[in-house]
Amino acid sequence: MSTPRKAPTMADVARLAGVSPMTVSRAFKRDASVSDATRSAILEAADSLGYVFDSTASNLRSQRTDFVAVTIPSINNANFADTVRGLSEGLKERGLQILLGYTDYDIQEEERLVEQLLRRRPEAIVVTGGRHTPRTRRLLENAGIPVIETWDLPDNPVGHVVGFSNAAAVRSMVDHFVSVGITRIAFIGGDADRDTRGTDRRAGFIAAMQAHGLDPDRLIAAGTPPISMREGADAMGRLLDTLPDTQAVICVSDLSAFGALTECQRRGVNVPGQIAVAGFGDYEIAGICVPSLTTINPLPREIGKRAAELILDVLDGTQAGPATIALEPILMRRQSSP
Amino acid sequence: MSTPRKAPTMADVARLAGVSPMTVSRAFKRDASVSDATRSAILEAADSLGYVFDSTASNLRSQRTDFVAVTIPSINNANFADTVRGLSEGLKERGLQILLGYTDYDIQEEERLVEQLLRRRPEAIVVTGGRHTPRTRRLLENAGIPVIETWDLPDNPVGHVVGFSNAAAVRSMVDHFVSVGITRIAFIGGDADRDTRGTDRRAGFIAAMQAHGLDPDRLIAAGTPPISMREGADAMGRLLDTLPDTQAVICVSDLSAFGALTECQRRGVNVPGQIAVAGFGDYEIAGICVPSLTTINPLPREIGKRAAELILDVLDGTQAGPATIALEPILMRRQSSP
DNA sequence: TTCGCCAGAGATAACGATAACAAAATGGTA
DNA sequence: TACCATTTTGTTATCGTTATCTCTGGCGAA
Repeated sequence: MSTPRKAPTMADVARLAGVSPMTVSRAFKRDASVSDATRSAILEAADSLGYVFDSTASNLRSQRTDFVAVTIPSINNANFADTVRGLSEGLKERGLQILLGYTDYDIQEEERLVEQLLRRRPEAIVVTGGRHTPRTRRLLENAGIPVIETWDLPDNPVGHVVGFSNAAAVRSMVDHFVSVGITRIAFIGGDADRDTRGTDRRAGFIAAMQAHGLDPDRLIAAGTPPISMREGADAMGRLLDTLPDTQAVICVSDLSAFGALTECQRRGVNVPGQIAVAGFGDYEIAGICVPSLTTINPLPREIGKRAAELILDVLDGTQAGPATIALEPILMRRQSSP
Repeated sequence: MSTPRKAPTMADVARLAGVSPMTVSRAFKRDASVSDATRSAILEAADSLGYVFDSTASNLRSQRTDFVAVTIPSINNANFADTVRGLSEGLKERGLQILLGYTDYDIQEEERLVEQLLRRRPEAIVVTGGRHTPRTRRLLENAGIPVIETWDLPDNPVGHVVGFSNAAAVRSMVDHFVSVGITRIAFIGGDADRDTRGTDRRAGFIAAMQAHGLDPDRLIAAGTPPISMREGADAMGRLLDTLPDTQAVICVSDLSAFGALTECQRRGVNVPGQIAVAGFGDYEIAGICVPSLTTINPLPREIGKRAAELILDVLDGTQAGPATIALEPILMRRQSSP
């Protein structure tokens, strides 16, 4: 309703409470030494004026922003959301907030985003993936704050790492299929250059097939990330049309795997009787759809949790050199495969 | 690798480039009048020093932050993500960024979040929903910036509104079922006090049933938001156990509707033959699962787009008084219902 | 009584950019 | 060539908070 000409400042609050601005500042801090009587008088004065603390000034003067920058590929992805949640919970106790940005699976966009985020002077930065533009890399290296790459195990990390090997995770799935006698295995997705984790998974598939002396050429493209359920269904249609003797298919994500599954249902193809289907990510849908989906759980929440711990250790000086924390994804055997 | 003792400032860049700090400042703006030669010399100097613009100082001095605060209930929800995307795209052209926070469907958490966000002095704030704590409301009213409530049509809005009537949307679904001769209709979800939109939908269901002279008591609770697929499945199990003559069920969201659908599949209950299932949200899964889900599309992207336009108009002064933009959700008839 | 200690409060200056105003350089024209 | 309009650059002061140092008064120990 009433828009005051000018927002009140600490000086206004100080005047009303009859103290100095410095004391007002102290009253808004947790541990500062202000008597209880003074503090409550100040808070009351602040409230009556509708005073709202100005972080922009505080950040500048104290040279601290109390937030951690985080980049994820997509705002709408349960796996990355879990990582953010793990981070958020781990950082909350220290009063650190998260400033989130998403890259749309594009390392050019990541470059713009990282620069934007660094301008706001975060205390640390967490990025998804280990592949960046040269400029992004330079920005991160020179930022003078802890840098954590996640969801990957880069060969040449910028700083700290909390991730897993996408290739190894897919290899474990191939190994599983081979161990139950399945040899004609296809892979859906991971063709797009943008999707670095997708291409890693695809490369892991090819390497694993070759290691078993099997044909690694049953590769079905599935659009650019984020690969939708619809694209998974379309890809499955093409697979069934062109390579009908395929015994199992590994999809780059649970979402495309579910789409693939529905295509089988529409065509009356029995899963896993005629073809086995596996996904990646262990999204909720994998556990509840019929048949439930065999998949890989990459421990997304744990990634966030460990990254948060790492950040706190580095900021405390407890953690000296760059750390690499490698997690072991878990194969979830379910109904969509033997 | 090398952590410089102190980050370079504009003064350092100015010295190296042989100009005044003010000129450096201009060189970093888009439209500022700086000769091309000077600008490129400055940018080169900045680059060689590894200078990164400091927004905290800029924000304080210019009293502009160039970002819009947005609160959504959950980071991992395709509908809200679409709204954010619509907002983001609409604001990008004006150089406005989004500062995102999530409330976990909790108006207490919303209060904390709104205060945190306002401290950072956004140019406008967009909140999801029209129900807030008294303190949140006061904060928003006194913020002195445009406030937009979305995903709802509050009786007594704080400022601007871009939303739709959740109750009316569900009524249209009830009307549809009644028009095809279905009368024993149940509702899953919306019992939790936290989920304001869920309870609105449930209330809309009850009112619509009463308006048709039908029994509105087939209500199945389904946990606290965000209601999972699993909870939808559990609720459907209870519905089938306790009210086996139910002809149709409307679920509070597509995710719970899909869970309900899978429960029918597990039990060998034919959908829509024995029971029709409807959802809410028109998530991707609704269009692709088998059978596909009848649902309501609340135009989430459009909400974001219109909110962005509104913000720009208000900041330009084009929009005078508080605006209320009411959208009409679209009923999507699919295979899970007649 | 005297001294030292410490919690509580104030005074001053500064964080790094830029708004506002001022001056200098540039270019076109009579 | 002289002059005015425009563009480019510089100077000064300041945004709102807080780091840092200083000061005061109360209290206990010697």
